[in-house]
Amino acid sequence: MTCSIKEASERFNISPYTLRYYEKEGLLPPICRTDSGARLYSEVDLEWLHLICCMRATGMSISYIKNYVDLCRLGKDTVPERRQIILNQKKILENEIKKYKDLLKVVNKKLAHYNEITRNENMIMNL
Amino acid sequence: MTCSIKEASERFNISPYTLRYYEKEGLLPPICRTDSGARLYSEVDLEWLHLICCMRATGMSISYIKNYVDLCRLGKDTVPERRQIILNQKKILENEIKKYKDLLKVVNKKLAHYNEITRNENMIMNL
DNA sequence: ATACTGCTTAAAGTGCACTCTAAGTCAATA
DNA sequence: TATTGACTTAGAGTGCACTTTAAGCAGTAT
Repeated sequence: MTCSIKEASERFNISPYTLRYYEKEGLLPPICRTDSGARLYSEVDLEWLHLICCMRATGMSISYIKNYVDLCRLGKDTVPERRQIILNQKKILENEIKKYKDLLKVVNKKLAHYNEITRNENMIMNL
Repeated sequence: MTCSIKEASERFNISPYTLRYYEKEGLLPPICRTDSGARLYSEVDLEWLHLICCMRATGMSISYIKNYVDLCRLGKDTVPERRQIILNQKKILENEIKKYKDLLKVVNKKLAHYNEITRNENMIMNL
């Protein structure tokens, strides 16, 4: 039910350095230790970590995630504010998808151009 | 048909600092100057700049774009390699879109959770 | 006993992409 | 003629998110 820093790092494909960094920055709660001081990640810790990874993947900054995590720790009074943050992040994600779709169009156009050049070259070579 | 650094910067929403930086890094060709040494961007320069902005927006690094731009300058022999770069970038974009769509699902789930909490709270308040 | 492995810490270092500073030139306006 | 504003340069500085280092401790293998 608990795992070492190495196991946690492998599960989420994050370096142990980064895991310690996230904890130091307050994105993760202080992790429990073995008698000899090594970190032991609980299931709950890993769920937090998963959430944090998702948030990072959406492009949220460390300090922005910290803010959200702090609100979570303050209890249910902060639900509306947290909901707003997630709502905002949803909008950001939707915009990113739109942006990337537009860029995909540019890329496809470029590609069509290269394909045409290549095709013409072949035509010449086939003469 | 030509424009100042300020106009170019406004057209692409990039700071003049960044424009000079791109030129110094070789993403843009050496830009022509007025008699007094101020840059004058031609239409062709602006087209390059547009391409570079698109590439940056897809997350390409400066050095990767530099590589592509260098290939372009080498002439048509590099078309296959350039085509491959664009093809690769297309794949990256498609993956990004997929990733963001998955993250959108996570966000929507979180949002549904918050909506439920809020709804329940209202029910209690309406008792 | 000793060496090895894997963890710990605080603090320094890295890489990227800008972003700004300082000192200077030039053209236009009061 | 003096000043203002926009430009120029080389080089230094910034902010972010790690990433590594150095020194040290605990547990295991030889």
